[in-house]
Amino acid sequence: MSSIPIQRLPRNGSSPPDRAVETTDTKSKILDAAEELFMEYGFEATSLRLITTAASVNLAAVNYHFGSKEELFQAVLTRRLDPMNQDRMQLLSAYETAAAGKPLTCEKILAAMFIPALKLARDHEQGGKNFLRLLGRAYADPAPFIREFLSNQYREMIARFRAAFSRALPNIPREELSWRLHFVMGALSYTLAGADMLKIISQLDPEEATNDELLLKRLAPFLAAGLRSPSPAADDGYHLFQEA
Amino acid sequence: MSSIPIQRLPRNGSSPPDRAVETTDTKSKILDAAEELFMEYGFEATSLRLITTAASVNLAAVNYHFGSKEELFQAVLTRRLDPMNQDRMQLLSAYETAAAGKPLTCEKILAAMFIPALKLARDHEQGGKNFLRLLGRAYADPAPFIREFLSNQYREMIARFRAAFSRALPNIPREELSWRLHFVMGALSYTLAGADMLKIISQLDPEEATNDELLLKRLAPFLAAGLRSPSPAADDGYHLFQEA
DNA sequence: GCTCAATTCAAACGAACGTTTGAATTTGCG
DNA sequence: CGCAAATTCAAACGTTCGTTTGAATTGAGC
Repeated sequence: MSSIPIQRLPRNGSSPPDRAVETTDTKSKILDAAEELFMEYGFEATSLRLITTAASVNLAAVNYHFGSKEELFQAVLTRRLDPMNQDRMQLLSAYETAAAGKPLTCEKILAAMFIPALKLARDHEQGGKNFLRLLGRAYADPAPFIREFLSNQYREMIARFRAAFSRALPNIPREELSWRLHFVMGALSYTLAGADMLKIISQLDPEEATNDELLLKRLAPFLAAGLRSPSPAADDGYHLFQEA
Repeated sequence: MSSIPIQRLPRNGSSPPDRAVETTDTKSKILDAAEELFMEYGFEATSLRLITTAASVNLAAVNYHFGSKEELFQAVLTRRLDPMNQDRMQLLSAYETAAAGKPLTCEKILAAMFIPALKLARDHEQGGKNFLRLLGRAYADPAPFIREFLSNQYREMIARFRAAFSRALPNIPREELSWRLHFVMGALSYTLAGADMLKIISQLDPEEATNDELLLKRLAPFLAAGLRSPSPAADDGYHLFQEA
């Protein structure tokens, strides 16, 4: 709990590029195993002994390289989330430049959100998909350190996309747009996290249910329609819940 | 782990109606405290000692009355979830009867899903809102016993609502409708669970952010628009992610 | 080939966990 | 009242947890 948990500081910076036969360094082995196990069992239910055994490293290696279990979890998220959100913002900027001042369509903005996620899902053969599920679950995790961490990781990206949606949908009031952006993030994270939950909805091919690409292709138009829908009257005109 | 964890069976059935001064029985005190604490910290991170201390009962009372921590969690969910889903199906039936054979609108079907949730949020002064947040988080919990439990609790209700949506949206293929129903459940549960996460989206009045009623009033038209949107071509005609 | 820092390792630490036990206490009832 | 069942209670059970320790091992630079 004191200032610096690691007395003997490990080699700083990122690990060197893989040299030929090296099976990959301890740090990466831990991150890979932790990513999969955190995804499968959640943060609390995943023990360091389970992780280090799966990674074939010594138990103490986690505290040596990462400091604590919490910091390991943040490292697992940061490794992929940070580049993905950078990609999202760069892609959005590229679209805006190409549009030459004209506002983007909702589909275009959603594409800037989804394409980097899809790239992640495809790149690392299974690590990518594992990570998206882990991320979706982290959104709903009550642990304060997780919520605060994600909040900081997303703040900049959300601000950029809110501005883009605001230009795309000038007739939607700011407050209403904030709600809709929240719904978009919710549907996205839940969809990425809840492959298992599809069994409830059922009637879906389990093969297809884990095909993230097809999944997001279906989600995008659904969300675009919701985003574009006319804003309910600012006053109490909308009375869905009053009628018998 | 063996067949029956309780050797000396407690008085069966529901607790008798509160008698005047009785502070409420042990079982209810445990359920109330567990509901709030599970909501706050999640299943794994909430210890039985925390629950029994908050409920002012003995530690062993949980295992005596409920058998195990897992069974306590299920009891917490069942207590409110079961009546809520019954209400949903009854309300849907009432709407369908009133429509006299004509298909319902999406808004009407969504109202049948949301109104019982709103009633729950209003009824028990804070227990209701706590429960909705707990429920939303349970959706994303990786624990197998939770996922299986929820799957069974929802199976019948989901089937009824799928059929209703199928009549309301005859032009949407079955498979596409399954996806959209999944998105609806995702946005709903995430929205109910993630009051904290609104800080990420920010710019929203924190007072309003925890006003479930207003929240669902905004969510319903958003989802209705998505549900009604034209079904993307069955073939590969939809190419959002191919263009530059 | 020696040195010193970086890393790995086996072992142990204290704390907290869910659960069980058996005796004490309360409650319902003849 | 008196007995038996239901419930409460303090205490302990065995296990697992995250973390720490100090010695052993490795590996690069002089």
